[in-house]
Amino acid sequence: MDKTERRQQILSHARDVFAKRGYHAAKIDDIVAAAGVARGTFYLYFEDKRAIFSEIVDRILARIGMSVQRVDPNDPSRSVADQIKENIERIVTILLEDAATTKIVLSDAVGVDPLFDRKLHAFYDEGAKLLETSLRDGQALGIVVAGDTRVFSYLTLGALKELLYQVVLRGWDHPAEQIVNDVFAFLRAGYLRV
Amino acid sequence: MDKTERRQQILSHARDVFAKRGYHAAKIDDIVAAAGVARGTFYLYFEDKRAIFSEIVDRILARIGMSVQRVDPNDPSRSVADQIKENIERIVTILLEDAATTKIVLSDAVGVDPLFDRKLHAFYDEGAKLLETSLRDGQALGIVVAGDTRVFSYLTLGALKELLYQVVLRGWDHPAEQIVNDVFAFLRAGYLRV
DNA sequence: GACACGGGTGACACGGGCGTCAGTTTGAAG
DNA sequence: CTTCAAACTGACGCCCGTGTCACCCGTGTC
Repeated sequence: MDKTERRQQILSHARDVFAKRGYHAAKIDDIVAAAGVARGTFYLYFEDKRAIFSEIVDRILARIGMSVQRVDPNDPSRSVADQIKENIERIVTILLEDAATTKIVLSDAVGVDPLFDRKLHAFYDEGAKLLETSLRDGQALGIVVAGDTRVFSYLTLGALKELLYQVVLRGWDHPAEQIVNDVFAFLRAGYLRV
Repeated sequence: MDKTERRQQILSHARDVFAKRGYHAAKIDDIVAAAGVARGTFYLYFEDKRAIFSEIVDRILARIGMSVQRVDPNDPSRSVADQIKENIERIVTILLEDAATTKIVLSDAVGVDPLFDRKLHAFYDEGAKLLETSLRDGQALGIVVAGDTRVFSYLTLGALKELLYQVVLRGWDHPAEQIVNDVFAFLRAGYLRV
């Protein structure tokens, strides 16, 4: 087995252990046992527990970051609505296809330590900012109602996160396509008619 | 200082320490130092770290649980809209008036240990179920659009949680009243007009 | 002044998890 | 078959935080 392979093997078992036990309860011994290597081998490939955890989180954040496309209102081939839907869809797809990592990001990664929190917040803020800008563009075009775009952005991300949390961590059986449609419909019109 | 007072004193300093450092990074030594008592004294009042943490969380969950009122569509004095708004308002008020505890519930309490997670989830589910039932009643009355009430319920709670998270943990300066209005407006009509 | 007792103290022993490193295995090259 | 480096191993020592317990102190009682 070459170095890259071994590294990957440890990484993926570590991901499973973190997902199962949570960051703090996951011991190095659990990870090496799962991966079927000795304690010392782990330290040949990773600095420490934090480092491997960080790598797992960084990877998925990078994938998500890559996948989000800026909405272009002048694109003749795809409507704004479709572009928004596609963005939601891409995020949902990535997260649902690797449930273990999603569980880690959505629940274990928060509160691990202050430095880590800042990293997560920075990523989150980046996403929120991007969404916010899109929303402001949308307001100029009259497809987003007047109001605080920052609030809109948080409301959207919060709602989406919650659905994903329920699906991935609570075992709620709700298909990806449905999630996308539900969120989109909610953004369009809410549900209250009072 | 009598026993109740001392207990309360340790409790409130513990709350501050947990809020500042997070559950795992908070050491008993930090708590007793903050409270100005000796290590042994702590154990005269609390079983262990888990117990005091649990008490802090239980208290605020109980307060929130008490504050939520079932929506009565036949109440002549208050409209359904007002009743919903009042519920959101009560929750927001409780959480914002004790920011330290809110931070604990919103970020530290998850992933402490499996038993604790189950407790939090149970509370959350209770709230979600209550909201869901109200929404179904609302559908019968024609004030909630047709659709999956469970989804509506999660979307709502997720959106609300996210705003509170931003205010309490990220220091976002957004008044309570504004939060209530924003969430309510969102539930009513979303923001997208595509 | 002696005694009792409830509350408070903090040094200490213990355990659990981490990271290391001296030693072993593997397999490629000569 | 021998040699050597790279990969791997796991027992060990160390540290840190926990919970305990033998002791102390202040107050009320006789």
